Amino acid sequence: MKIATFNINGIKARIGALTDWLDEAQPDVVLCQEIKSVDEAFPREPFEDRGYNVETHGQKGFNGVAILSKLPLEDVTRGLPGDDSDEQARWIEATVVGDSHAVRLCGLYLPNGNPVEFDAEGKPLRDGKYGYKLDWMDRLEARARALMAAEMPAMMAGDYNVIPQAEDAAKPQSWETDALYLPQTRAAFRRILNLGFTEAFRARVQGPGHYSFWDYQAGAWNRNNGIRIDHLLLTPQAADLMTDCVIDKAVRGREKPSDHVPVWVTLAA
DNA sequence: ATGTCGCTCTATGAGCGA
Repeated sequence: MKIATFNINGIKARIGALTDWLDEAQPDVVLCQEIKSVDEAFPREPFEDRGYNVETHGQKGFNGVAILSKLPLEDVTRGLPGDDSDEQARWIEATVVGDSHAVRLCGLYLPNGNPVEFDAEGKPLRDGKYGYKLDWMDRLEARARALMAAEMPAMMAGDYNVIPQAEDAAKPQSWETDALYLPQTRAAFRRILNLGFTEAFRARVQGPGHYSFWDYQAGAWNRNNGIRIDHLLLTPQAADLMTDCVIDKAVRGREKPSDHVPVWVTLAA
């Protein structure tokens, strides 16, 4: 079973690039972020024509997540638990059943968190957009604990907006005061990993120079000034099934690309 | 040093978010 995460940065602008990639890579499931569309306006036909079931959790203009799946999507839920007042569409879950295992899939678009406000001592304030990011990560940790307690194959995959380590950025020093790389951000990410999740890519590939996002600005792609912020976190029961994990870097060099590329795993499920 | 893109609004570009 081939499962991908892909921040597509606007579904209407990415239909061609996304269908081209689907036809070539043939994933069974794609967890999409930043669809930037309400559910009613999501263009389902190009994907249904290719045999994908489509479940969306959208909002107008910003954010929004979706799941495309050649397997039936069961028990679909929308929204990250823990704050009924949160109106941002950043979380969707569903279960797929393979030949040998059922897998719970969580697609997420973690808040960016910039700009960060700092106090007089240079400490980031748990306020504004950065506060929302850290609060959201606390809720993510709670959901992660519940998934771990279920002792089932499950994954939480998406655009985490977290650079885990210096080796995950071409120029780590330029991110030192950024919400994607602040110590508090990385610590919150580690707290989740330390519950027992396997970060799929790092279980397969070590060392620097592996990125999943290159900014549209300042020639970031041509200079390979990238960061690795799209991650797949697997429960032990899912990690036991993993046979591969790849960043589809070449997608960034094509016509009308997203600023992110797909990252996928294969599971013997 | 700077460099972009996608979206909404009611527009013919500005503002926002990333």
